[in-house]
Amino acid sequence: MSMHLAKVSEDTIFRSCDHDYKVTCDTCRLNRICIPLALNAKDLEQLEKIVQHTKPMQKNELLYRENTPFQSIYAVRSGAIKAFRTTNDGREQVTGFYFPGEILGMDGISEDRHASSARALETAAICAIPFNALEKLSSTMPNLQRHLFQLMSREITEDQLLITLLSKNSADERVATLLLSISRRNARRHLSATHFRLPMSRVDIGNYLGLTVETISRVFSRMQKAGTLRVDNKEIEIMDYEALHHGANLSN
Amino acid sequence: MSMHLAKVSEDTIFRSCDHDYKVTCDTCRLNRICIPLALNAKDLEQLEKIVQHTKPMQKNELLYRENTPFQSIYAVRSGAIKAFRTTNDGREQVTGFYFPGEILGMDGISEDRHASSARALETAAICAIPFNALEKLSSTMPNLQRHLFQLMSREITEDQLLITLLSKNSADERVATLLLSISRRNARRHLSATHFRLPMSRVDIGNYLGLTVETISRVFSRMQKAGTLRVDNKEIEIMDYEALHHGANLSN
DNA sequence: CGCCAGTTTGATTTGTGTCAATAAGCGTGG
DNA sequence: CCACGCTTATTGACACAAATCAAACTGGCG
Repeated sequence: MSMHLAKVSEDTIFRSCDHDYKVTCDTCRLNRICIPLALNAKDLEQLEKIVQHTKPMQKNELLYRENTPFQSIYAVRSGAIKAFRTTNDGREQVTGFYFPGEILGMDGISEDRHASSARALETAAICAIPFNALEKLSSTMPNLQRHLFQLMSREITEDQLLITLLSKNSADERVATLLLSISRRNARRHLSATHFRLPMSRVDIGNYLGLTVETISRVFSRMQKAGTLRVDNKEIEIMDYEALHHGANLSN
Repeated sequence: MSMHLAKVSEDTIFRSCDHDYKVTCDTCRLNRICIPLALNAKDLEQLEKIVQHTKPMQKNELLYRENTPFQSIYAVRSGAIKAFRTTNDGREQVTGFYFPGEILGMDGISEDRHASSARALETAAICAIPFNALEKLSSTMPNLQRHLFQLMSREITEDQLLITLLSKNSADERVATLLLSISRRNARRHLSATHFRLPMSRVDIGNYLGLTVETISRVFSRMQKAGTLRVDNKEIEIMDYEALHHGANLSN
């Protein structure tokens, strides 16, 4: 397990273990980066009434499937999820990776059925939040409503970043950008920004970045030779953060 | 002007001229594909109170600029708009084209400043909808709230389609897909699905599709030679819809 | 221990980019 | 209305990054 904590923030207390599904939003160690961050204690109580803590998912298990009825959005509590859609010729397009504290499934709202599928990349604990109930709740909680709009808006801007990445950047730049993104998201959860384990395969990385497995592998090798990374299968150590950042060639 | 109407739907009456900015949502000929579609007469009155009908935009005029404070989302009433973000090395990434009845600017919600810029591709009439007011309104109108969530969700799924297109499809497939998209959106507005004028330049098309101008030009030439299209500068006639659809190689 | 999926590395091909030159539109002003 | 100049579009020749094809290696799991 690669969940060694790098730094413990002064105002965050880690109370619950990763896959415990009896945890409440109130006590969840992610409540400062997940939906609860927008709510006061009273509202949080209301939210907790509708959030469902399902049992842990096994690796490769499907959370939801494209074109099935949309009921809930999902918050990752532990583990990692990949979202993907299937093209008409049967290939898969990975549209995103989701880590603890992040929300997925919002693409299902517009047509009332999921526009993508989601699969656990490793053992994972997930909170399901029934959308109808959430919607009703948000009518009475301006903060929650605003937060939901913001979450969806953020999903849009992140998709736009990926579009730009796919459209304008070289293989090396794309890989560097993904690694930086994972590094940042780890840091936000007080995990190491420089040493982590990739939960996804090379195939998934390539698929996400619009590249082949072979190219991903070669980029990793090149970066290792250049001294930017140390790569040991899925274990990544960023040796030269500056170089990686420069190699990403991206604002933000 | 290329706004010849192909077919007039039985339940849609075209009351107002394109660039008239005194039109109300109530009488706007787009009210069946824009925000009003979700509202009853009473709610519509409320909406109209907050919608601002600004004066027509000239070609190349900016509607909003990246990183400026976010105030409103915008509905296109006539003309066409391109949205784009600027990469850190100064290049432009076109993230979308917006036609009458379509909403843009929702990427600004998450950070309270615009994540992209928007520029008129031709003379255009725009409605500005102040977001704070819209938000407040939507707390009291479940239909409106739902509709806004759906609009944002649709933006997400459309970005995912573009991601897939950029990641998996050839130059020919990308161009075919864009033409089909424009064709469908024209049809929705009761304009010709087979004969239309592209409001954007080849540069913009290439930029949007992650290709160079030269490639766009070559693809058009190829498709013309194959008898799929007739291309006369920005004027496009789809001669073989089946072939184009097949060439797009995309579900949906 | 042995198998199979995942990963790495090498040789070759190919689609699209780049560079360059010409042609066609389009707005401006005489 | 035409002439001019500038922007946009087309077409060709060549270069190159990443895909493809192929083969060997690794590691995790039954």
